[in-house]
Amino acid sequence: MENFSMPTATEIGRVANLFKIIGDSTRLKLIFSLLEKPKTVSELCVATSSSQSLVSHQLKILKDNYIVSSKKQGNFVTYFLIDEHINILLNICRTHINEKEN
Amino acid sequence: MENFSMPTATEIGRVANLFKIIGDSTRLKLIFSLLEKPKTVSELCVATSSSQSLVSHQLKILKDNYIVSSKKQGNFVTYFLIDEHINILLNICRTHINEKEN
DNA sequence: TGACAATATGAACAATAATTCATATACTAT
DNA sequence: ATAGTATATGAATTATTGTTCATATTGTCA
Repeated sequence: MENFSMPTATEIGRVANLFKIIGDSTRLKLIFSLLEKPKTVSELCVATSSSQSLVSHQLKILKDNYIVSSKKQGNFVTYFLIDEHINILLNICRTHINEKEN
Repeated sequence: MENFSMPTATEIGRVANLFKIIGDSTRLKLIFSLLEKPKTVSELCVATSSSQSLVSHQLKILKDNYIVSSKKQGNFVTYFLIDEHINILLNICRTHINEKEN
């Protein structure tokens, strides 16, 4: 493998952490749902069939990790994905899965 | 977002699972180490500063999930990465991290 | 065959993370 | 101000996962 460099321990930790964040069904459902369009918390509850508390907790994790951001409008808080990287990651992952599993 | 389609529940589960596998420092160390070149279990123990048992356990998980494969030669078992997807995933992830954190 | 080296594995334990429950906060409208 | 709605959050609980320890397995070589 050309251009190989072993990442530092802290970088490995960060990469692991990011994947850990995405590696959970509840959070992935939220991400996929937001891929369609920005949504409020209550819309996300419906879209992912999860309780309001669970959704809020997990959105906080996604937000703390710079995957989503939010905008408050009156009583409602609309969440949206921050950038395209996540989408690219997901597509590659889906490709991988479709090649390797049945 | 154009061309959006919500994945099925089982596909979400699979994607989540794959990310979960990569989302662990011990396993990531193994993966990064194997990115350089194929290695035996004992070489991986040294490279990742982990115990033999731990390395074997985690290699099994990576193998069960089609991320690595192995080839036995006498007493030694050499592990290697199966494909390039993982590498691409890691690079995108590192980009993401370098943009969002300090 | 017996002793040794490399790897694998089951079971116990420790650590971490997900989910729920109860309640708090922030905002709207009457 | 009061009532009602949307969201957030702390603490408790449950579930999952990582790590260690002891031991089994497989192969080598004298």
